[in-house]
Amino acid sequence: MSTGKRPTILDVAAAAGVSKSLVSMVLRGDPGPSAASRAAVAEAVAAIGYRPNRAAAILAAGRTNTVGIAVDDYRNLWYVPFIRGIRSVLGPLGIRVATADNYSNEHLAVSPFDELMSLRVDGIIIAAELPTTADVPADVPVVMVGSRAGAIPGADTITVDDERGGELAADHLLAVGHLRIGHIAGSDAIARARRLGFERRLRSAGVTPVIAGGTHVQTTGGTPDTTERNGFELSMRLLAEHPDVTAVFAANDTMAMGALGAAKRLGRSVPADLSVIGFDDSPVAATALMDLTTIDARYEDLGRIAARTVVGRMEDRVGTSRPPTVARLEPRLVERASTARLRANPSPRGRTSP
Amino acid sequence: MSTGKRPTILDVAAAAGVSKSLVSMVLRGDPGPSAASRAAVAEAVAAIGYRPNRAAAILAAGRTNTVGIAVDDYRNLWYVPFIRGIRSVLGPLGIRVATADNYSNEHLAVSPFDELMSLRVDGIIIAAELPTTADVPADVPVVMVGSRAGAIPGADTITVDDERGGELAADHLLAVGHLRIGHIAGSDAIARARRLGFERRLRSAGVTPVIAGGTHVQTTGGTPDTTERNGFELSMRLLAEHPDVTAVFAANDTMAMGALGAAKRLGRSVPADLSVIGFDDSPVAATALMDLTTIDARYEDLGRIAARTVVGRMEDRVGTSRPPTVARLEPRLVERASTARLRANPSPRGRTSP
DNA sequence: CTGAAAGCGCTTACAG
DNA sequence: CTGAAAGCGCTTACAG
Repeated sequence: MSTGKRPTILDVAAAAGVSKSLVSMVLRGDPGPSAASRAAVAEAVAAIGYRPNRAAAILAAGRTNTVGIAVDDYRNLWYVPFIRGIRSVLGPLGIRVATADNYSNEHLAVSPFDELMSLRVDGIIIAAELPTTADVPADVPVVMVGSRAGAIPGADTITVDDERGGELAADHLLAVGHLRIGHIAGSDAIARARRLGFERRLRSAGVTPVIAGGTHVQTTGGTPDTTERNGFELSMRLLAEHPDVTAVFAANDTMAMGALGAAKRLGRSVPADLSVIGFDDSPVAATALMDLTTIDARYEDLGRIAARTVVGRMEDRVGTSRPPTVARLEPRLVERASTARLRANPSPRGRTSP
Repeated sequence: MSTGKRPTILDVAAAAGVSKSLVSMVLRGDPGPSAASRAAVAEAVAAIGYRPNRAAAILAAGRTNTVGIAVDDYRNLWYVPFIRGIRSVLGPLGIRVATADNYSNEHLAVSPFDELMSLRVDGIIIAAELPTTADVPADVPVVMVGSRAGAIPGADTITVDDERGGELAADHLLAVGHLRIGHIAGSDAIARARRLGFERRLRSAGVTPVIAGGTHVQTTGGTPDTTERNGFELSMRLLAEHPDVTAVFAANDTMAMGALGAAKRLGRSVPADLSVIGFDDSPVAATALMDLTTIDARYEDLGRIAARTVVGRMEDRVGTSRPPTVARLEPRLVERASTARLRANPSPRGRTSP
């Protein structure tokens, strides 16, 4: 398969009739070389099919021009807008993005940080639950994202106020007249914060919510319980045990999808027989099928700010360490069709059959 | 931020009181070194916080032990089982996976292949529409996945029989009695193959389907039209213009989600007033909310076979080139609740209001 | 197992 | 702009 040796920068230089140094400058986008030189190099690159060897460039330069993102599980839909936000900042700067998740390297028993540090990224954005704060690298700028528990000493933090989001959800359901309210809970730190704000607000309005889930013992690397499947099962149980519940708040949109499935399964139409509110405003929430009222967790903004912050740190000269910054974004209510004003006389068993 | 120089293999050797060569052997998992040596090295690594420099290792070894996957757009849900299949094979072999998509490097104007080749991957699995077959690297084993148009000379190909899948969808709808049938089409090669099999089978049963969509001029890098949004809009139009249609086949599960949303919006309950069948058996299809009858496109198997094939090629000695292999998997019908037997006298306007 | 050595393909000053 | 040179941190034989 291999056709001998691959062309190197030396071959390009020979083909273009210029020096190796010039080729390197042109390839790195250095403003020095003349237009004629650029053209000659570009032509030679195309002619001999040269592809730069990133490994060599990284080794020689001592940096990668790459920001690493440590995520829990790629499949979480909120990573889509989050990473879009990051890229919108890093892209124009010519900085690459490398992601590492817990999931992808299970077999290698390697943490996302080991992975990222072996890649020699120049900065890290952590958007994951930390099993332990111990192995977070100290010799690279680290930005923490999300209302996670353990603050990393010296790290900048960008969070969304998840408790506040829980309050917004409670306020909305109260505002449209609901009094029998359920919550489909999750066990991770974010889900707990959302629940906390939600319960607090309801209680101060004299309403005691019915809670399902969120009782997982929090073990390192444990299976996440904020899934569609779990949202479905918890909702089925909650609605069976408490058929008088008229509104449900799910810890995230994924669980809300499960709640909508449960409503459908039970013949309760949404929002007529049951209001459902989620959290995240993930891409699925806006679909016609879900049309989900939810709390916008500002993921794209979160990504943008995290990227700007980590770039700022990367540009810092060694020694000029500023104190850690903390930013906290306000979540927002996004009203769609899955919540509605409580009807005067609800028919808990739902649909009146023809 | 940086605490001087990072430890290298030399520091590990010094700390462990062994030679640099021994450290390298231990780190690479060479079976040579004694258990005592291994322990000493492991201890030294932990003590000084050593992290291997992948760039240096790659440069020196001349290979990466990595397989690259070129994908269209990460957000396609079928990549989840597909990559899971690939990892199930590559993981135990200690081979890494690197993905590159069209989307992530738009700003750098770099193709997934350039990206992957600059990373010096040892093999490539292509699971994307090819803008052009021209820039596919020739000096690395390439495996094509999916019923894409242009075969790459010399490349192994693993496909799912998409036309056959279209036939299965048609057979199912005919078997449960539908005669007025719509299709929500896409424009890419896969979607066209599915439509082809579907239409052929219906026509040979004397049924002429109503088609919506699939008319995009196929431009390189054009926006994909197999989206939820497009599935919704095409379905709204189709069902408005042809209210007598009782069953709809969507080119994939994502478009089917849009079709389900349209049915909901129009007050047609599924499957009582409208049957919907998708294609892919992506993770969403199994949710209670969608409960979608679909065609299993065997993505996990596809990933497994593609991985085995590319590994086989990577192990080939230069010169012993075997002829290209072609594998074709059979899709399977997965029956869920979104399709049902046509009722004797359907009420096209759906729900009887209370 | 050790130790000395070459080399992977770049980047980075540096003198001209 | 050129050209010669050092060096990034590993891997890979190779003689002992």
